[in-house]
Amino acid sequence: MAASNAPKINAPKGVPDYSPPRSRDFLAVREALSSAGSHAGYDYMELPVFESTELYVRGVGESTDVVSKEMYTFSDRGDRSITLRPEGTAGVMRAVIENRLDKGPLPVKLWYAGPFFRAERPQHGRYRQLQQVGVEAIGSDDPAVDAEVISLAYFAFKSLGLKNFHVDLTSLGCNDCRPNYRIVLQEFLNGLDLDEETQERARLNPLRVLDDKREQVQAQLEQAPLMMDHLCENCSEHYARVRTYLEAAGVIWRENPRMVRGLDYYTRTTFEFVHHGLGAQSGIGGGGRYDGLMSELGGSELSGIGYGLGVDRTLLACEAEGLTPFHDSIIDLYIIPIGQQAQLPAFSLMSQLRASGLACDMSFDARSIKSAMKNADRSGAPFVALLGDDEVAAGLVTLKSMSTGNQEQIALDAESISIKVRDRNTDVE
RNA sequence: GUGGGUGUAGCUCAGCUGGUAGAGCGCUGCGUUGUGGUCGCAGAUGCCGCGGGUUCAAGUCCCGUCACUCACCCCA
Repeated sequence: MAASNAPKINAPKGVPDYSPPRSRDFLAVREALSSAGSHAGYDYMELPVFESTELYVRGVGESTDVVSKEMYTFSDRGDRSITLRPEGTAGVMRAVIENRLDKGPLPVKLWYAGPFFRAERPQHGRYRQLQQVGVEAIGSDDPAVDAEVISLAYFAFKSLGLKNFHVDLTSLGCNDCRPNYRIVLQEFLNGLDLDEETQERARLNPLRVLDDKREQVQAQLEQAPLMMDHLCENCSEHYARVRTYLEAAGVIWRENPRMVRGLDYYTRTTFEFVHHGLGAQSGIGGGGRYDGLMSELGGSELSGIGYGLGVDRTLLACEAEGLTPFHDSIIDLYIIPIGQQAQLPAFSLMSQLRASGLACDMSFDARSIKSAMKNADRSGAPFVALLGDDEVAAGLVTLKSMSTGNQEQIALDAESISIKVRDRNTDVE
């Protein structure tokens, strides 16, 4: 395996490749997460991966870290400022407004999936291109919708077999009660001994100081006022009903009044799914209500709630719990031609079988039967079809079960092979 | 952006106080003249991340650099 002397090109910093066989697990995880929404009346939304920079500045908030220092922003040929999407909700809102979905039946329930981009320093579970699956339910204040969204994510994770995670839940209040609380909190924070950077954060987004992981900071926050205790009556009532519905759905959550989300648009119900086996980047999904976002972006005065689930991190979580691999073989039948005469009939058989919907592969390069069998074994195919000159002459194939080792000769006919192979439980004799 | 760690075969790694490279797994082939998984045998593959310095001699020491990685920040 002599390497050429041409210089190698590496992937840009912080972008993951998923190569086989792990790529199969990635696919399985993404499928499990997306089916949550698609099986619950959420319709698919296909969205661009880049948008006007303005969308995120206005929608997500200029003071957020995501917008202020983590966006991939560039000018296109027409000198427009374009940004690779760092999150999904703002883009969905833009599309809903642009496609007038907000004028149709409510709530609008959508799901989406794909890559997102943040120019952060990479580490375990934190990538510059990350894959996310999300849902958004727009145009309803019903606390049952909050509970629906949370339980969709909850049971999607459960469906993968995940156990070592929990749901943090809180309410961030609304435009009526949060401003007051914010002032109370800022007054409290001003009295603390904080470094300059943290003081700045206290000024811009005081809620986020509550989430500081450093001990010298946390120690000072024990007596900090909490949003929970300052919710207005509407928010308090709403939050109580969300919890009642969650209980009805069988979701187990943990109240975390200090939980904070990094995006400015969140109001009222917010939640985060935290896995315990991932190290520092432990959030595998999160979301919440965003009651002012739509109008902020020039649309109707509609409230909404949604989540984003991290496919990359969920895969890591599954691996941490020893749940992978999820996949079976990607093929049902492996065909081995023996000798020159059999090459063409084998290829022809494979083409017919594929056309009939059977997943199959064959041995190429006229390998020895021994090495072809080895490859067949590694492919994981439950059956192997051996096609030698004798068989071709007699119009037969030898069909072998790889699990039992038994084999029999059957007619060299796509239909009968297909029937035999599709029922993986039948053995050959 | 700030700190720590690591860079030796495809992968995981060993190489002590400096003397021009090793293991396991994997891979290829053979043991079967038409048959895999087990077992046995044989074999291939390394600019020891890159550049410079010290030295008779550097994978091993020093400096720089790049990459990866973990953590802070932030978040999926």
